Amino acid sequence: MNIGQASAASGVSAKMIRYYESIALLPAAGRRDSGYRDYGTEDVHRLSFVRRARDLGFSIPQIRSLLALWTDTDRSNDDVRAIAREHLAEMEDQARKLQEMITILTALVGSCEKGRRSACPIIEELGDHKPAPVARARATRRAA
Amino acid sequence: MNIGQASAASGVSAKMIRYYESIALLPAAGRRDSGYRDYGTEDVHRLSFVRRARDLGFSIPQIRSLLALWTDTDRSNDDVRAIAREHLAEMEDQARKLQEMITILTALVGSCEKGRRSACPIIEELGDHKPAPVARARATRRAA
DNA sequence: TGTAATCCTTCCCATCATGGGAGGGTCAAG
DNA sequence: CTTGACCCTCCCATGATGGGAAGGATTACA
Repeated sequence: MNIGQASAASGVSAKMIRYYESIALLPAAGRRDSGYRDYGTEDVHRLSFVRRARDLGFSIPQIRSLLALWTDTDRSNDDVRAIAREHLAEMEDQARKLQEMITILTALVGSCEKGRRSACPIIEELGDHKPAPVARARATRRAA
Repeated sequence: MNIGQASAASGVSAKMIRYYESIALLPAAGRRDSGYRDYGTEDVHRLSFVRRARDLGFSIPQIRSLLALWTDTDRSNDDVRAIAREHLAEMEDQARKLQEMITILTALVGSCEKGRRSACPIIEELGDHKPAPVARARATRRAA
């Protein structure tokens, strides 16, 4: 089938299919005499695999590993689990950071007085801190 | 002070300071005769503001709004709260999605048999689904 | 069969925030 | 005055994705 059909069948855009091929995430597709790429059910299978892995947030390098394990019939489940767990750890870390930011911002929003144009910690907090001890000596400036 | 000192004082890299200037997130810095950019404490203040906002995950457009509100003495706290809440909603949405993926992946890892090279749902799941109802009719292919 | 519509190809450009580096000018300390 | 650190402007790269142009292939329909 054509790249467009493979795209529809797998849910991966034609652009991305070509891109994945270009970075060797996927094997170069066969070509017809016309130069058109030609895909079979096996290819669609692989494409779907990639799409689902991306949906789960796996990075391209991780998907590369997963694909190798998938293709390799001698793969060990442990290897697969290891990659998945690695990704899981990353995601959990990301979730922790995100939650932290949510907590801070929620507190800021909560303590920013409604209506009145006065002390809003969102603004104060952002502006008033001096994060790094400045090493400024000669402020020989003429324009501000 | 020089861009390097402003960078050290604010925690924003010199590269980023120039970039922020180029996209007009920051006003163009004054120049000395040499062509060097020149910064004062006010500028460092603004830079720190930007950095902290970035640390909290605000996007550049959002920071642009916050900066305008910060600069504008007639700003209403409500405006600031609105932007913060908008960002908060985005972050919460992101956290939800992330948590969902974590749940799925955790389940998959849990049910992938240890050691034995057999049915590992991480692999099976990824490979066996047909996500999009294929619309292939005329598969006039010659090569598979 | 002719023609138009659709599809495919490659190549270039853009995104967003950030960094790296080259080539060349400036400044401060020795 | 030399030297090393700093700054300047450009250009390139990232990662994953999309847009679009120019041109060839295929298909659909009259």
